Amino acid sequence: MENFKQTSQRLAIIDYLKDNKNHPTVEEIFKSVKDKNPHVSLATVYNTIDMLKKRGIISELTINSTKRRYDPNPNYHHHFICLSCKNVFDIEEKINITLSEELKNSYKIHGYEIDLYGYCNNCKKELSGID
Amino acid sequence: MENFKQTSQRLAIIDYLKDNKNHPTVEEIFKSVKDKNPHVSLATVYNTIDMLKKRGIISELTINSTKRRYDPNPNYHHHFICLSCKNVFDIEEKINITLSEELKNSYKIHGYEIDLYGYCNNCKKELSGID
DNA sequence: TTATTAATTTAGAATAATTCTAAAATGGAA
DNA sequence: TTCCATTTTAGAATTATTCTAAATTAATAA
Repeated sequence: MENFKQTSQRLAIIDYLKDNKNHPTVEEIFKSVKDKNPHVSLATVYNTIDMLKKRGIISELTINSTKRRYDPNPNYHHHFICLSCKNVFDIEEKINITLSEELKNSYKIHGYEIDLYGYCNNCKKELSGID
Repeated sequence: MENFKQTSQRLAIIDYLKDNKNHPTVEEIFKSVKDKNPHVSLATVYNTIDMLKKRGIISELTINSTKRRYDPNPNYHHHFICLSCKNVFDIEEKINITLSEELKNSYKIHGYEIDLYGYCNNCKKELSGID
């Protein structure tokens, strides 16, 4: 894939995403970028996200089903989702899985992604009130 | 939670979902159910899905980001997603994971869900043409 | 069986996220 | 600088989902 034009809009979006651990939605990206550069349109945010996704610079999370969230963390990683506060945390540690021979024969497995569910440290203490 | 009224619409939807391994979308459910019972509305499909979800009878997949897919498989299981045909297969086998002490200390982990990615048996042979 | 009623269904409107469109603007090569 | 392919833009279009309020109906009790 060729190089891309360095427009101020794209640089602002990339800057916002850099090292961002919040798995922002498109709306969040748009809002934040617009604050600094009011001349940015929502369509451009969508376009840029698309471009970054195609280049593998960010990836789309499949955790929330109503809004897409994006993850600029380039390291292979998993996620922990807190059942209480719904926050999503990156898990960069390698997690080994044990696959049976049968499974390995049935599918050509290239990779895996693990979503851990539970309660984060912040929410642990409030555990009693959870329904 | 109380019992629910057994309406013909609900029974048709439940019947369609029973043993369904296709992880259907709302649209697919609606279409199929409408064929047999033209007096069913989309809103009812949404309502019923919601009810079944709340009761834990079906679960919502977080694999596709544009349409929600539903899974009536009551057994705890993982998924295999074929990168070529995009089909989603249920993996009922238990997959063990190894979590570090540090991770176990940072989070109270209740469960996990694994998405395996790769190529299914059908698509394996066509592997060369994949981009 | 019949009457009652709370729950459910319905069509269509409303909302929300995303994609499309076509005209205007612009980065970067020549 | 000029040029032009790429990008941006505002707003319209599309799509999935939720809401609304009136009509229907399953299940209960008389």
